[in-house]
Amino acid sequence: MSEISKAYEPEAVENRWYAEWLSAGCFKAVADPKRQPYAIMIPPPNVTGRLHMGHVLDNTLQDIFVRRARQEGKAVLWQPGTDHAGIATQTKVEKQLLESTGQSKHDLGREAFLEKVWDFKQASGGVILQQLQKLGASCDWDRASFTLDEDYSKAVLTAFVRFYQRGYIYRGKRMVNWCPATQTALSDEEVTMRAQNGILYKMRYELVEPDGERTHLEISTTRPETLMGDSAVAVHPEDARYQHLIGQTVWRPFPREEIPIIGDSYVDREFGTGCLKVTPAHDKNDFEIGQRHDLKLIEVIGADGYMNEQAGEEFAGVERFEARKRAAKKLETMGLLVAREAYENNVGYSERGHVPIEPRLSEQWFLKYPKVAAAKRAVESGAIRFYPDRWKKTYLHWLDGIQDWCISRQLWWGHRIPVWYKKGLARSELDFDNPKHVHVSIEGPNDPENWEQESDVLDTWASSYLWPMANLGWPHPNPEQQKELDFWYPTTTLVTGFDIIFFWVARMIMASLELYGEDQEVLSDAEIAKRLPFKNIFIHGLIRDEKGRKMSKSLGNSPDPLDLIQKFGADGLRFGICNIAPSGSDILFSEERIQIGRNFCNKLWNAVRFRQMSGPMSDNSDLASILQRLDRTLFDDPDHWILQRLCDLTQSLESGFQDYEIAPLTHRLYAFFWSDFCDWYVEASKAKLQASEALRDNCLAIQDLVIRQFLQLAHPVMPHITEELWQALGYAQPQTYIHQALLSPAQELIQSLRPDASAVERVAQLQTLITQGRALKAQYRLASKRDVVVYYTAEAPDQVTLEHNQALINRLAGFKSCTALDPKVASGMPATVTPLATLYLDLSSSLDLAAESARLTKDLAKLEQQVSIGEKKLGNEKFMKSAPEKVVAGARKQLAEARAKRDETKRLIESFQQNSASLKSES
RNA sequence: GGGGGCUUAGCUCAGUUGGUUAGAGCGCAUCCUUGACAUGGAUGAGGUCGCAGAUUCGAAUUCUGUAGCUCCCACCA
Repeated sequence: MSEISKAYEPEAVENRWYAEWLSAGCFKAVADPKRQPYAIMIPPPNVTGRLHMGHVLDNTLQDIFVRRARQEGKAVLWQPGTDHAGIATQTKVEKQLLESTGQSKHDLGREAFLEKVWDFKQASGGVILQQLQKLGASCDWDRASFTLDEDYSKAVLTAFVRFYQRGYIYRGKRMVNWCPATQTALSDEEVTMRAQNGILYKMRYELVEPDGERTHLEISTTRPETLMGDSAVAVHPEDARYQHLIGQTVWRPFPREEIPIIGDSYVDREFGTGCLKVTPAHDKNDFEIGQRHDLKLIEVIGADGYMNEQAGEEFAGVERFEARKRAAKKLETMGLLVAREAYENNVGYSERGHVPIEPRLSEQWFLKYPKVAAAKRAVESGAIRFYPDRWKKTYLHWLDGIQDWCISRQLWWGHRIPVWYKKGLARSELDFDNPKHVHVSIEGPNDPENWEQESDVLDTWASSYLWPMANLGWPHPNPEQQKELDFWYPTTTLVTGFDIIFFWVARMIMASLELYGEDQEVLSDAEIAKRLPFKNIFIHGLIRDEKGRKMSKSLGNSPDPLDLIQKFGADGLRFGICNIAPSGSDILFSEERIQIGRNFCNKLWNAVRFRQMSGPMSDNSDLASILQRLDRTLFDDPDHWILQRLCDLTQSLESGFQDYEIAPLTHRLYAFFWSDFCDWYVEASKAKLQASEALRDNCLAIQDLVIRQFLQLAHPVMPHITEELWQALGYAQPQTYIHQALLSPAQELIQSLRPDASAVERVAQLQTLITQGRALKAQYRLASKRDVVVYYTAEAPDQVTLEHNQALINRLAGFKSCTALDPKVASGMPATVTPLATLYLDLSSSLDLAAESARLTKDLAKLEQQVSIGEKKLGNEKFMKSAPEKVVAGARKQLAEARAKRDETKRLIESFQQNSASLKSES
């Protein structure tokens, strides 16, 4: 703050301090057993990704938590890192390769292609971590880890092998979600259902043996292109209409073949005609029916989404949606198509490939989830807590119905599954229980030349589910890592969006419970508590645009956070995004809504600038020296009041952090600093600053104290500007930074400041009086005049208060003078009734008495209503009996005030009417 | 079909265990460039808290019913 600029310019300040923090090693995590541990593992962003608004929110929140923890003297670890993001990264590189050289990955071969991916990772990887630094994230960057790092990979393979050995992982031929675009299997979680406007085709399958009048069965389908794979028609076994046909056959139109009519209770009699075509190779439910009835599996769609030879010559090589049209057309020409009806149904889409998935039978690796019961128990018992609490239901509900997880991906970029097959044996001949056939280990077989490794890699989530423990050295920690594991594990808090509770959060919990520690079937609560990956889960909402739409590149509604940092400063952006983040629901983003952050920084900057201009700086080097500069005997009412407010703020932030109630955080900081401190206290100070030196110094000491505490409280949200001002005002000890100064707890602060409650009460009354005084002026277009003459009438004790605060009132309300006046003389002046006094505005010029009287009459009606409500309440015996004393006292006070105001207003109206009458008679 | 969540000022949202006259920011209107800040100051307009019942001395807050919106899970061709 060497040059005093009028507006805060964040860029230089932020870059300078961030660089200095880094070089001073401020974010280094040190496991210090004398301190309380605090650890957060960053949800690893995609290594080749770019920062988006979701990251900004997620990481700002984490940074707030860890910075606050440092101020509380805890030993903090914020572990950064990135995720290899299998499908996303691989497809990106494939696309680039195709565009630049026209080659596919198969042209290059596995090894050469992977080299390309590593090159890409090297080139673009880590950019996102640099972007996080721009945001001010205080991670221990030296620890940055990557899910494909050597050690991390070892952990991933160890997990696989242990799960395999314990019987949780198996290989099986199953119906899986197949993405024809990326040509890999996906887990159920990677498939999103989307409503589609499709067509329901009604068609007929001719009976081979006509049944009296009946010559055919009518069947509805949305997918006529699969009919070539039909191997039966199913009806409900108890359906009287068709029961007797079970066992007979119908003609599949093409390729023309007799297929059986079977009875299966899966069929819904109510739906359509109650007949279902069964395509076991291309539908999950049909597959199960096929299993039950030993039906033929006829695959007609290939892995690439194109029809194969089985579909018949006419269709082979045709893309699946084109084939749909052609199949319908063909049915039509054959006279078998009864109708096309518009139909809305849900279709599963590949999250990554953005195309409809194809249910497809294939050999895959599956994980039977371990420790499901313990994972539920952990959350039910409160060993792990969700904030907000309601997400625990979502979590528990998901665990109730989970099915085995398909963990293999037909990709190259990822952890290759550590399974080797003996060469020379056909896959179908393999006996997985025979170690001579199948080898499973981390290191691989001793005679690799005789083995062939599984070509699939693991789902990315089947590596990131070890994130907290693997980053700290699991499974084979060295002594240093062991110390850290003992200290920081389980980690304190996980901060993430609700969209990955299933993908990541739940899987981390289950994996940790199974793997962290010895193999154990059933876990005690104590054992659960030791194994958990984290104790608290803070769930925040997703960022959407101002219309509530998801942010996406194609919509162009996803702003670049770096542009926003440029515009508003990192601190401004952080403050702004927190300020609009409600607790746990979606966040509607717009630039307009985060301007508040930049404005607030500017306000803070200028308030401090004003402090520097107001008088000499004194010893600010620690709280004790500022306290020494205070002279309680010189305290006036606003002094007590602002100190009380400061204690209140400190207290409310304490409980906010305690309960993870961080949504109100920015509101509290903002209201305190802007309204209480700047609008009232600093304005009130201005008179004192020009009074005696003693008064001035005392006032400056209070300002220094308030600003100091405020900077500390605001620091987690706005780290850079608070550091800048902290140093500028001399709060820092040499070579130290703001986060190293311990935060004074509210209790301590209250004890050393002892704000006077009656003074606090008086200030509240004065504020009302001043506000009403200003309003009175505004009514007569005198708002900005500062030389208005005002009189007051008040009860004796209130009069004392008014006299004491004369200068304050005049300055804040813009009065030239405000003096006591005989009520009789005052009559005829416009007035306003406040709890402390009635104010009269001296208008030397003419005045619209009728208008004034009308205004007061409106007030009177309101007051009458208040009085009657109060009287009714206090006259109610039951209320007097059952309401707490505090509430009754409050009601009494309120009624008394309302009565007084009412009577005063009545009196004023009468005097106006008299005056107006006398004026009329004069004229 | 199952389970969440939401409905309060023009907009986005607060409103802690029921208890003084329901708040904030933005927007809007009027006034003000006074020696921290126009990224500012002052004042004001604007709400029967989705609807209907119930409990209570007292309900935005609790309960029941109901309407609308929204998200997640499952999914019938």
